Amino acid sequence: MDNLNSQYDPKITEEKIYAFWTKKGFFDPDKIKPRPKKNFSIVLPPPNITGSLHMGHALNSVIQDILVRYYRMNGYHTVWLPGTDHGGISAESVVGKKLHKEGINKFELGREKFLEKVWEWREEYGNKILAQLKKIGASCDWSRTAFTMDPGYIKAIDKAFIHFHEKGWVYRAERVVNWCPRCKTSLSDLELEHSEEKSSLWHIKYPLLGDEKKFVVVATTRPETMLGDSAVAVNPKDIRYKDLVGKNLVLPIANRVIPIVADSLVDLEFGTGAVKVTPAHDLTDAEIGRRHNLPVIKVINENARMADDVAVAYRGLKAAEARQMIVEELTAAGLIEKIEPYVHQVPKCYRCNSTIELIPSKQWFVKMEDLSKTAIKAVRSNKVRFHPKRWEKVFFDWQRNTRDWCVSRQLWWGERLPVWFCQKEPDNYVVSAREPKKCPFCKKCAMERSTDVFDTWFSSALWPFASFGWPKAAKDLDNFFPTSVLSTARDIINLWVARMIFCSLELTGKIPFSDVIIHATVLTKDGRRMSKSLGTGIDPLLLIDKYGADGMRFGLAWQITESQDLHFNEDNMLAGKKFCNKLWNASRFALMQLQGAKAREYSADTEPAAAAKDTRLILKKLKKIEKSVSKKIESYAFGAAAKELYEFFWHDFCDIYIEKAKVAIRDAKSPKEADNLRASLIYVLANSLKLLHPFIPFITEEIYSIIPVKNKKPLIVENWPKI
RNA sequence: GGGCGUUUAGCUCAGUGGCAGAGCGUUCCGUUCACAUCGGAAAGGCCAUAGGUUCAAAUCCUAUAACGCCCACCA
Repeated sequence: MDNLNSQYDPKITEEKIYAFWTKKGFFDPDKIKPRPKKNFSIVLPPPNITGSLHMGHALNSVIQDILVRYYRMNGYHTVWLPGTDHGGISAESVVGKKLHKEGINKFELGREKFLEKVWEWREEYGNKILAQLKKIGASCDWSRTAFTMDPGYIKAIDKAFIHFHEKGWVYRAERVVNWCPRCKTSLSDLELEHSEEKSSLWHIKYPLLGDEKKFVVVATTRPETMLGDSAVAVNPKDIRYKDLVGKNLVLPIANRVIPIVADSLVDLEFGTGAVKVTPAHDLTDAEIGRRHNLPVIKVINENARMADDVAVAYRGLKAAEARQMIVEELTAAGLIEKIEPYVHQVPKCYRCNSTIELIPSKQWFVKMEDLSKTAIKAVRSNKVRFHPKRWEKVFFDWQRNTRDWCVSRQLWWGERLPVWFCQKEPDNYVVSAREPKKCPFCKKCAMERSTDVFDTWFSSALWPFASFGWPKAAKDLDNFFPTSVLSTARDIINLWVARMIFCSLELTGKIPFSDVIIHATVLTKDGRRMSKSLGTGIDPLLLIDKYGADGMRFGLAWQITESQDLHFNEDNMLAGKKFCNKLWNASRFALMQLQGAKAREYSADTEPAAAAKDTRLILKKLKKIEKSVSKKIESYAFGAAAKELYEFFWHDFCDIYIEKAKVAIRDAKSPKEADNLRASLIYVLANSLKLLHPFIPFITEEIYSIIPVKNKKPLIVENWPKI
């Protein structure tokens, strides 16, 4: 009789079922006949090739898979496109470190050879996360897997840049940028992390020119940058300094004469109200410098050491060393008024954690004014909706006063800017996807392509359409773009989501997706961020090993709420596993009730004509949750949907109905009555399996394949209950 | 400095105007059985604090506190 073993083994079943789905091609919408009319598409936020799976990915994959399976069962032409990101700076840094361990220096190796090594890395580890996602049960269409350095994709990158250039939004300028002295590249503001550091606030006396017994005292956290000061600024409203504005000071040590200027950017309350202006190494100072036409004196170089422009004694010193010498020298000269302890936020590179230097550097920028407006408009008009809605605010706040986007990086790994320089007159350039045949400037030289590459986020900003083939006209683009939903983490709302919105609108004229789900961050039980480097990370594969993919999925799914954080607790996975066990055994029981009856198939589409009160009740409840689970999935309330299903199946169905049916079948007065009860059991079970499938796809598929249901298809492509 | 979030049972969390809930843990009872990964029962909560609105507040409003996160050109 018993077609189901008394023990369910997720390891064996999950592997078998995933292979079955793959072999049948159910993930590929083109293989599903007849072709459904409505489309539903999701692009997987492409993990970068140095990453490996963590609980955040697991959570996000579960969310996306629930949606994709739900819409697939609802008859949508459904695709979930997977892929990876080349991960510019992080890949370069990881491969660099690996080579370093092998005793190979990246710069000695040279660009070409280094890139070969990165490609090797990608071959070996680049699809690691994608392979891991299969274990979770992600129903991605692997035949459409994309990569942000695919030959077609890089055409999209060039095309986008050229488009922005033609719009007049691209410019090249020497600006103060965030510079990582270890990665040797510029970084955008969004690529910084801040950490609090204890430091000092040095109050330094700058003598007044002509009357050197008088001083203006400035407060600074970085005395070494005084070598690059080109003014002292005060607030125009500050009566303390009213008479001094326009007069000059003698900059100690450097012995230069610098003016006192008035600028409203200066805060009256902070320090002494007088600020040293170093246009080369501070953004506010750069702004003040522009307004007052002050010279930019670069005193710190790309290696975070003192530059060649400073006095010989300091040249080549680390900033900290120079600071110490300068403070000593000032102290000896009696020019330090006081030193206060001070705590401030120091910017760090988000990849290598080095302290960022602000230095002037020639970079490429995209003007953000119009693009930001476009993005804001799309969200304000509800064409793009955030879930939960409060994340709109994070988006708006940034977009309202964003600075121009520095898109160039001094890395090797990535698409090089489609910019060609004249070798004779290196300030002249042409923007073109192809190498110009003839230099339009000197008419002679072979033009040289820029050695800068694009910011990784410039390429990932094109993901929802470039992954479907843009800029080429492609069938997939027509079918699946704009996509339906994007599910991602909150920390990349501006880094990534916003940029996809404006790039998409500008380049394709369409929104990239209509709904953005910002999911919770997975924290440890005691509220720390899960991270491998902190040793707080938990590998989802370990949990799959313990609880099965279904158990882990259910455990995650029913914790999904709109609240901000998700304190990870393994008990939930245990609950998930137990639920699967319950499902398994209830199904075994249902099959046992068919014993002794004539073998036949039962309908999962038509409600049995129910006489008994208990049956009517369970059917009514089933109808109710079919509606509410659908509604909850469509509104992304996955946790509530999972809980409702749990409650229904375990309590209404198992604890109550099954117990009553057990007796009723045994005591049935006629074969017809018994058959009706059996039909009801199978009907409720089959429809429960459908409702549960998006959450726990493996075990539901396995059970569904065994129970005697009329006209059934594999559950993954079965029809969702009609509501 | 600005913003956001959280605060409910021992633990992890649901619950947005109508008798305080779940999972795990704890205690007691139960293995003539679908499932001990189970069933039945029980204990356990001034819903952070203080005011307010309301017939009625965990839920709405105001303030406060603790914790967490994000943003920021106070050098």
